[in-house]
Amino acid sequence: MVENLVIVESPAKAKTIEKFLGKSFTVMSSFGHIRDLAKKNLGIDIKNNFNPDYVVSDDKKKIVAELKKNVKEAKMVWLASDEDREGEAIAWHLAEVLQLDEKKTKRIVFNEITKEAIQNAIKNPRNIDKNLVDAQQARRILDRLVGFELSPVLWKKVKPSLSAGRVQSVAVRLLVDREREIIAFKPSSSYKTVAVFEVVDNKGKKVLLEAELDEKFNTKAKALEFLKACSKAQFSIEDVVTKPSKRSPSAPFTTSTLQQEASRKLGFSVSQTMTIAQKLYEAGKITYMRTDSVNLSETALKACKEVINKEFGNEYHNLRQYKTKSKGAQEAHEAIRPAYFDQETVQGSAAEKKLYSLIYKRTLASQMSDALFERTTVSIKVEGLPYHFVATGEVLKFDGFLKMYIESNDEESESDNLKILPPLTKNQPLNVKNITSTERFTHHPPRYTEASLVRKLEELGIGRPSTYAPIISTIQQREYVVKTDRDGSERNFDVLKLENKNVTELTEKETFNAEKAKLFPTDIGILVTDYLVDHFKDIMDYNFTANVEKDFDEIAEGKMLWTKMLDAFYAPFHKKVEMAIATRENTKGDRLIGNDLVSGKPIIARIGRFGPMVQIGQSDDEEKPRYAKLQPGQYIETITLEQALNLFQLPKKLGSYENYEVSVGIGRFGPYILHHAKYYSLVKGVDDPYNITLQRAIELINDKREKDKNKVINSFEYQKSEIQVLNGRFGPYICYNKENYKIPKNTDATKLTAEQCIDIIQKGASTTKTKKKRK
DNA sequence: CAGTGAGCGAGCTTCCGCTTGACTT
Repeated sequence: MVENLVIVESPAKAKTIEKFLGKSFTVMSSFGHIRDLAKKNLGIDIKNNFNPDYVVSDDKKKIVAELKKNVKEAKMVWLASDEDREGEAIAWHLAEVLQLDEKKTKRIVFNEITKEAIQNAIKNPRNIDKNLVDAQQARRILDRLVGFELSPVLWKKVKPSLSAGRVQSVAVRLLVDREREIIAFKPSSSYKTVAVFEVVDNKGKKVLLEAELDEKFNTKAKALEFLKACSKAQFSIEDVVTKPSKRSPSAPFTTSTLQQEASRKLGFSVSQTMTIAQKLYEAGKITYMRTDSVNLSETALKACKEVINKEFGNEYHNLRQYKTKSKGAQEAHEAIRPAYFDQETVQGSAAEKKLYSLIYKRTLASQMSDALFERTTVSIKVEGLPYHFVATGEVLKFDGFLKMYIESNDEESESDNLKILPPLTKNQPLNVKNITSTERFTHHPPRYTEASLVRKLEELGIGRPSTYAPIISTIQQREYVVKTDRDGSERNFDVLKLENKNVTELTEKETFNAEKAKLFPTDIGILVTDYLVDHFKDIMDYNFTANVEKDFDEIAEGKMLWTKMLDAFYAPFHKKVEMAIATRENTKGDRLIGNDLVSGKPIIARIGRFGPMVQIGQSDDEEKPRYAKLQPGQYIETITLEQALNLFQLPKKLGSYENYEVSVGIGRFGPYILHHAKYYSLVKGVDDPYNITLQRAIELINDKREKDKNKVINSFEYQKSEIQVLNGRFGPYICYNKENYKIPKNTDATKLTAEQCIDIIQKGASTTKTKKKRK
């Protein structure tokens, strides 16, 4: 017999809460939402006041049945879903589906999982807030309308199976807009000048003092002129200013800040972070990991204080209450923090340990004192010239929270590390050792990483903690975006150096624009974004979500009817959808680049069946058009005539070897040499497919043959075909009729007989087959 | 795996947010 049935969203939460409540309480979990709009035919009756057709999802049928059974027996049902829009809706759906009797149902909320908070909640029940539920319904229905009306437009106009939505389309737009800024960016250079002086410190030892000029010269001539003037100049200290400065700790983690910090400090992807955090949560090590709140419970604040006082002393503790800065935060939970502060480390995988430690340190640091510095700025006069050199040094006076945690930055700072300056006095003359003027280039705005895109989305109030990771993977799955590295290019820069009254000039090399694990929009991503911005400007607006959120808030406050809001949105929106479908236009991104020098035919870049490509001539010409695929890094939008013509140079013949033709081309897996029906990969970063010689190609062929010799362990003839025992990446395997088979463990592959191989082939499932099935 | 890019047409694709497993490799 169940006396009191409490229903929460998460099973891990249910387990914890059950401990806090007496035996008369049974706690179950709904596993999030239990029903959703029907998937067929929109799931909304638009003409009938947007009447939603809700269906219990297949994977929730079992849990709903179990809940029903327990509800029947219970004297009182407590709906304890989260205290936000979605949580309120979950409570309402539960009440509807379980047909709860109003007299036997209470709605309770708590945003921290402590005994006190829960008992308090039980003492203060309320009813379901229907206005808040309506706000959720409006949100849900609007998202369905946008997603299920826009996506089919793309299927018709661009390509099947594409998708669009309030959140994902704007996320892609952020990347596309940034990419355009990068394309338009023209780097400029200026000369940064640094002087090294020799100073005697208080022990009589010679030390070096580095100072930067307060002026950057935009031409080499000006920098040279300055250095020459310096060769005759006197230097002296003009001023020494010492000021105290401080740094404060950051707020405890939310989902988004945890994702950013784990990405920067531990190199985790956004989804990796969430999977690891989920494990820690389920093991009871940390509080809930999908939250937008920076709030810590009273119990947590007290525990932090105790640990800090004990470990470091009172002077290191500083009680801080943080306030959220993000738009649309709903704060149904606490910040992400350790469940117990006496555990500095946890058992588990290396990744779990690292992430836990990050959370532990960040939480404690957030309750610690400011770090105090003394910042000294020294200004150095150049006699007779209107410029100054400036040196800054910092001395740490009190480490405070830095004892625990140092937050990282996206931008690597060049000269921000702590420097201690030697003692210096005003008017003190200085000996210059050397002065260097180095050419520095401006950088394009940075491309987004997964984590920095999440930060931007949060800033715009787009998406929720539970959806950041899925958004990132959706836009990659749809191939609007790829996460990849890119090799930089090389460039020269000038270094001018004055030493011993002599100016020398040097040219040095640097790589620039190299990228690591960055998000790049694809041609499809660019095309779809342009199309949507053209036809659905308001939905693609960065403020669209923020604007509809205002309406949802009004609905939640009972000031607006949800059906009215949807009406006002849908009528003009649907008109645009119909117009978009009705207009005939070119949406394959066709771009005329120029004309072929030989045939005079037009060269067009466009999206083809297999992705972005260029073609010479039209398909209705007498002669078939020639096609070539774009290379990584090339865009329909920016490819030049020269680059396009270059693509048509391949495949080309290099000559012959052993009486067979040798040719070079670029395939799906990069540049290759083709010889006697066999392919040989070019070496990345060494060989250039456009300029490779026959001699080098032959070298590659022979290299590969040498390698392959070691690949074959044994081979047998079987049913007019060959069974091969091969050495692969993951150890030995059997290959027969182009299919691969696993060799059982603890088998010596070199001693396998033909009979044993046949046996394995007949019994064992081919690994190549399963792969194909998955696709 | 190292090519492909025509055209027709049936049947399918798709959203955002709230939760975990149940599946592979």
